Amino acid sequence: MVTEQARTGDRYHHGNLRAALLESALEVLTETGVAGFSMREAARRAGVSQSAPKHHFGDTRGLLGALATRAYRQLCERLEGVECSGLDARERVTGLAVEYVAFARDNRALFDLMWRMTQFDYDDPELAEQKHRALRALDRVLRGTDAGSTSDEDPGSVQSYAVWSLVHGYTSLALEGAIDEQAADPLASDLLPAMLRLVDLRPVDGR
Amino acid sequence: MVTEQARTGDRYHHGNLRAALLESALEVLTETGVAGFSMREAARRAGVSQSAPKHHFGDTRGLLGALATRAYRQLCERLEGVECSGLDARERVTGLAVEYVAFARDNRALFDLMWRMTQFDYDDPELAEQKHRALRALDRVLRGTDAGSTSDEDPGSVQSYAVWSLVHGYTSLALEGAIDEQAADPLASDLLPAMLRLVDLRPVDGR
DNA sequence: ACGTCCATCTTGACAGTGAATAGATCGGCT
DNA sequence: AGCCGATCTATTCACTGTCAAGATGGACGT
Repeated sequence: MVTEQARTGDRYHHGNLRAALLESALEVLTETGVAGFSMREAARRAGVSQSAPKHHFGDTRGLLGALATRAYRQLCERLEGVECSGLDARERVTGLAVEYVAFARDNRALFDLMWRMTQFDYDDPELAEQKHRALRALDRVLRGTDAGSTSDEDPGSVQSYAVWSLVHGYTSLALEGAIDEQAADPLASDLLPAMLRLVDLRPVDGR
Repeated sequence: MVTEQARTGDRYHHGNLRAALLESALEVLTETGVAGFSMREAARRAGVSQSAPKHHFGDTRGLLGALATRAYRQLCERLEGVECSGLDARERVTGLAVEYVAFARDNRALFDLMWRMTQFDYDDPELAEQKHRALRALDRVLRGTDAGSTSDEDPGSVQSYAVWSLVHGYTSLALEGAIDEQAADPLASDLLPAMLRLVDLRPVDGR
């Protein structure tokens, strides 16, 4: 019954430091962005010493990597929750795109971090697995299969990669201010659905 | 005739420090990536003191911003040099995509930096202008106009944004290792042309 | 020719960071 | 009861970005 006092008492052993650090680190990341992130600040907010994170995450890369991995999981869950029944392919893909963009806007710093882990020489197999999972979710929406069944057959069609690239590229460009600078919130415009209308979604011969 | 001795003599006044710093900074950036960049190291390699860059670039953001702006210019020049005469729209766009991807692969650290300047709160008008210039180059290739004439009429059609998003997204995903991990060099595969074949390039009514 | 001005560069200092080492604390297990 | 190992702290080091103050020397007017 040690796990009971998970509230941040001032005991020597925190009891739930790993989770608390992930929480405070996310807070710091959100406020300062990836560039200004500080592990010491995260530890400070969690109420522990500067080197406490070492035992749980190794170094800064480990801490950020854990945050990124969790973010991938959240994104995948949202993508897997996209409604498919009774919708045609274009509606399904548009729904997926909306979800993708919403995640990026609501978790901007996290979204930035997610696509920058290789730059930190962070290649966790768990993280790679989540990337695969995202691709499978995309495949499912394209095929229109109901949620749950994610058959691994032929993961990554040309259509999947095309849709992913288009949506991801648009999101990145919009967040970087390269698109439609007169619009207040490019992520909320109807440009993305219009672009998706240009893509041939039928499962063609190409692979 | 002061500008003559641009070689790195050990004079007090370097004579060409700005250019030399850009050079050494690019070197450091290429070796260590954005995360490990150090302005002191750049100054060290240029053979000047740690605070010499201050007068020319202000702070680190200024130095990186100057590098990013120069990179945008280089990318734009390559995009503007894409051959158009005697090719159909799909061939033209494929040529542009190849150029885009080649630039990203040959200047990986710079490419990373380019899309991370807003995160540094760096919003230089010159940089914004170069983004516009890239979009105009894209428009030109889509319309098939010969190089040189970049009429500003209707900049940024849905097709332009779609192609840009697709190519940029694919490049980013590939560099991050999210695509086709069994291929040695995803950027050299024929997946990108296959994806572009799915996009309707005809100037439609949509806007 | 000469003195002054000012852009340019150096020196020195300060606060903050990531990381490593050694040691303190304490829960759980035999 | 007592030890062991997981967990956390204290201290230190090298490094970074940034600032203030001063040194240097080329340019330019007189």
